[in-house]
Amino acid sequence: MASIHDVARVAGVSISTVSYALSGKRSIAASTRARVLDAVESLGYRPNAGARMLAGTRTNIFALTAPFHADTYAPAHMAFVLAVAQAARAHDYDVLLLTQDEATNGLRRVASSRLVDGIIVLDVAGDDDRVAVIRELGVPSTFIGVPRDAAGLVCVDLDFEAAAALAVEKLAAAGHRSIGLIGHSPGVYARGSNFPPRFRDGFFAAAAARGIETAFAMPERDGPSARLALDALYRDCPDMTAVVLHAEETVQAAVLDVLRERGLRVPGDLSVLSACASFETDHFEPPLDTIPLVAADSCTRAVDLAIEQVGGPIEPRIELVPPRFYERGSIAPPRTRSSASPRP
Amino acid sequence: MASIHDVARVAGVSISTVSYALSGKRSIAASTRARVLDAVESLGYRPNAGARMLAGTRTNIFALTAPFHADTYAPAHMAFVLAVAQAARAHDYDVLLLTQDEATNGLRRVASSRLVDGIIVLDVAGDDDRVAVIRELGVPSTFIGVPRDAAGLVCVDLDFEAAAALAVEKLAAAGHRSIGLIGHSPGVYARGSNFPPRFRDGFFAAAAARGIETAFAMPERDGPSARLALDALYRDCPDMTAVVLHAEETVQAAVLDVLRERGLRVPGDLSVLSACASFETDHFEPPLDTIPLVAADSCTRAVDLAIEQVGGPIEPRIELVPPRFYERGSIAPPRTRSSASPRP
DNA sequence: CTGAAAGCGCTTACAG
DNA sequence: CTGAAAGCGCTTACAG
Repeated sequence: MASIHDVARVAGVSISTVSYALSGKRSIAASTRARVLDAVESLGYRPNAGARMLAGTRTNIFALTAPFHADTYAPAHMAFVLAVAQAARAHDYDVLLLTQDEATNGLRRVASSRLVDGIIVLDVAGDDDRVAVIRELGVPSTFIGVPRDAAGLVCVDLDFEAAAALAVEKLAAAGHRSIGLIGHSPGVYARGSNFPPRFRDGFFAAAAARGIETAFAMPERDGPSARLALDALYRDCPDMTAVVLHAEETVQAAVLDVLRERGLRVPGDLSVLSACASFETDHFEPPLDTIPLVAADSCTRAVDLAIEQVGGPIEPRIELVPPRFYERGSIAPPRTRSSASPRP
Repeated sequence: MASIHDVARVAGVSISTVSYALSGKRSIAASTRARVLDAVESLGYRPNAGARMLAGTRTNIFALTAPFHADTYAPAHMAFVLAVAQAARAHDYDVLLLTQDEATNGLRRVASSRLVDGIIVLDVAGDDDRVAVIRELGVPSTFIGVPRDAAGLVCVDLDFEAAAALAVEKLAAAGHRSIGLIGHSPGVYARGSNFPPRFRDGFFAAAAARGIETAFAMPERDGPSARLALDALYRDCPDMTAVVLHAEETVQAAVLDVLRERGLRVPGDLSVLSACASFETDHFEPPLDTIPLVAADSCTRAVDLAIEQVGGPIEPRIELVPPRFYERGSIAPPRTRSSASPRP
């Protein structure tokens, strides 16, 4: 394996010139640089990673702590892991994957051995063990999600309150005055991360501000629960003309199945808006208007902030990514009472 | 951050003694070792990763190349990634995650910069770009899955032929003489990896050897296709008394839904065996007997073989992991004709 | 059982 | 614009 000395010899320069020619950290005569690059090319030279880590100030590796729990939704988890890896590569960083077991010890290990320059924290729980460790280590870190106590931390997340408000706004603009919300399972609100309550509260606040009637249900992940949830919404809001789905893919699909079974057309009989989903909603029948949770948005920003921190400390913050709306045709003005088709 | 010199000073020994006390590579007086460990503890010393990589012979990092395609099934993908990470940690190895974009360039980069000691290859396609790169790099690598041309490679995979034979054997032992197979979508057999054909061929061979009648269907991933597939099996095998599900979770669930709708009980009216699933089958209603694809089995062995290769070249091989059978109560003897309930 | 020292392959002040 | 050299923090022969 060729070393920097080999390149220097072939190019007829010193090793410092080779280093600078490759890093661009000082100006090099064009002809010299060309000779160096030729030598690099012909020798197939790649700087040794260990030597760079030791001599330089950074390792160009981020740790990604992505614990996987029993109730982790794999496709969303995957999307975030991939988005982080991709964003990191755009800054010439590699990603070291840390998993469940060893969650906190792994962080200690890779940070204090200086194997990584920083840490990206995924699947942040309200009360997360990793918060204390990261505070203690004082290593550049970005949380994707917001722990209960975020003092001193750098966090990035979708603005769930704004997403909920946007959902209400879009439906209100179409004329809806009575909107149901199908959320996650009760367990998710009890423990879990804090985004489901943030969305729920944002929804109620935005609806209240417009004098819109609301109902709320928290089905489990199975089809029968989705069916019951819809019944509960219609019971609480007999005039409901729109529903917001802030739930997992299986539940969203199940709700559409139930509507189809009952002969309720979307958006003719009911407008439906999917909110904060990290999956595509245009495979549904019908495709759903959506305010998605875009993994790439949060992850790109999180990596940017980690890179900034590698350069030096930055102000702690909670940075909220603004939501976006995509129209797919599942929202229409509500039927007037007279023309409404009877509900089963 | 404490260095090995600090530890040596505090313990009153030389740095080589510290190094050997920690690595155990030469014998150290018990009292000396104790002083060293005390110093390490009190200073919170962790060897610098870059320095170890540069001075030592290995980096203790494996690259994990896990491309994610449009039709990747996230839960299975996730299970394999986690199983590799866990197996690696058991050998004190970390995992560097390489994703889709940059699949082959990433391998070149991390291998020739000596950032990793070896490569674990996931989601192996029949005709996989990474094969040529890895041959060229000559770096310790294990494939989880078997490419078409595996010459010179170390591969680990479930023994799909044996799994299919075991499925037939279990059903034959219960008295079944006519068995349907619901496989993956036609596209998967056309391109994709080679395990679906391996399972299919193993199934036909085992059935033929026992004079068992067979039928085969390849539904797409949606519910309606699953329904049609079942119809096709009954059309081809009117006396079918058992079905093997070698398909994704959604399809397996859909088949059970269809059976329930039609009033066909499992295993009373039809025995069902799930084969090579990387998800739990005991959440199904009813829970299914299963010959699972256990990610940990293949991944543990794959990592073991990678570790071996770091020590020096080993014989190329395709190592097939034997299947296991778990009973959940979804197989029973077939109804005799007279007592059979009529099919809808 | 232990130590002094070379060397891994870079980066980056220091010097000109 | 370029070079000679120190130094990053380890591991591991070499020596005793």
